[in-house]
Amino acid sequence: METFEKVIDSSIAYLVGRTSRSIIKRLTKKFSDAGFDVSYEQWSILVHLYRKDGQTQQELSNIAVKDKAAITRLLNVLEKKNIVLRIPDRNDKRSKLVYLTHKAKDFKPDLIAVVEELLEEAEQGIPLEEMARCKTTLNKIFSNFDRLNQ
Amino acid sequence: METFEKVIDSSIAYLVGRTSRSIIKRLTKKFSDAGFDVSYEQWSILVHLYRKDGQTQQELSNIAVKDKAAITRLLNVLEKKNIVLRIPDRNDKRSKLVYLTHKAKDFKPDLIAVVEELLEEAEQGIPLEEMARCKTTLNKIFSNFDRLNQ
DNA sequence: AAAAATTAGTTGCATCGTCAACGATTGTGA
DNA sequence: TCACAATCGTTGACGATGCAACTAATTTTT
Repeated sequence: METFEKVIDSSIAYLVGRTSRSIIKRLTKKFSDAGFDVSYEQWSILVHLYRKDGQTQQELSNIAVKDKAAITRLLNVLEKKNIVLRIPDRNDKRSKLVYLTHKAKDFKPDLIAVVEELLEEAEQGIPLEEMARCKTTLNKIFSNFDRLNQ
Repeated sequence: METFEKVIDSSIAYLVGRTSRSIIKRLTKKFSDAGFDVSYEQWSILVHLYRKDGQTQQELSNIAVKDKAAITRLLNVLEKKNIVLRIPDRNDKRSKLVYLTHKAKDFKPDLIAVVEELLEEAEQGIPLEEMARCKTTLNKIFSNFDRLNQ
């Protein structure tokens, strides 16, 4: 194989990167079309709160695999939009617990519906088993780098 | 499967996203450790120029799947670092042709070596055929969204 | 040929990402 | 207990992103 094919077109880094960007672009548009003023990144925090409300910023940082500074700024935006609240933790004054507002809880099913639609779009023409295999491999790749990134 | 597993942990969007970020983080560190003042994003332009020198910004925008404004700014940085040159196209005064400097050509093999190293790290513990399958699936997913993103 | 549409690149704006430094708080070992 | 280390969240600095509006140049229509 020619060098450039190896390091570009058929490189896993390139393929993962452009697929990721295409997903983000699509979800951004779908949220916007559905009338939600929520970005992909904001959703990536929201969804963890939908699953478990009242987490610390540190927990959100770990689970979303993002820098805690990025979390701070995302939450600033979400708080301004009246989607989350930050409540100081009584047991540990360093921490803040992040809670969803009523507004956020109200549109939860609608947001999830949009994401489920997106996931169906992703799977067009791809057998379930093939997709499952791909996810398994992606997890392995992530683990490889996650270990090295420590 | 429970809703949140479906839309988070095991969602292709989530897996692709975090894998992409882990790759970027790792490559950033490897370039830096190897003494190169080149970011992942700058590399993503450079590599296309290594393959074919003298492309227009529009061509780079298409091939790198990035907004042309992003290309303008990446090139500003690369030009300041004396890594590329922009030459107005004689045949079409709207266009500029982007060329590599000698400096850029000099460290080409070293940059490529770092990326090849990264790709090997990615593949640890993953059979070649499994990786090939994953790439095929990623290409299908990208195509699905690329079509929808038109 | 003149008007209208398209294309290439730049810029302003808002958002997002990491890293490093910082203050406040909490945990720990001598 | 008390000094030192670790943790939580914020901020500043710096790069990068997408969208929309804009200028200049080229192509297409009429």
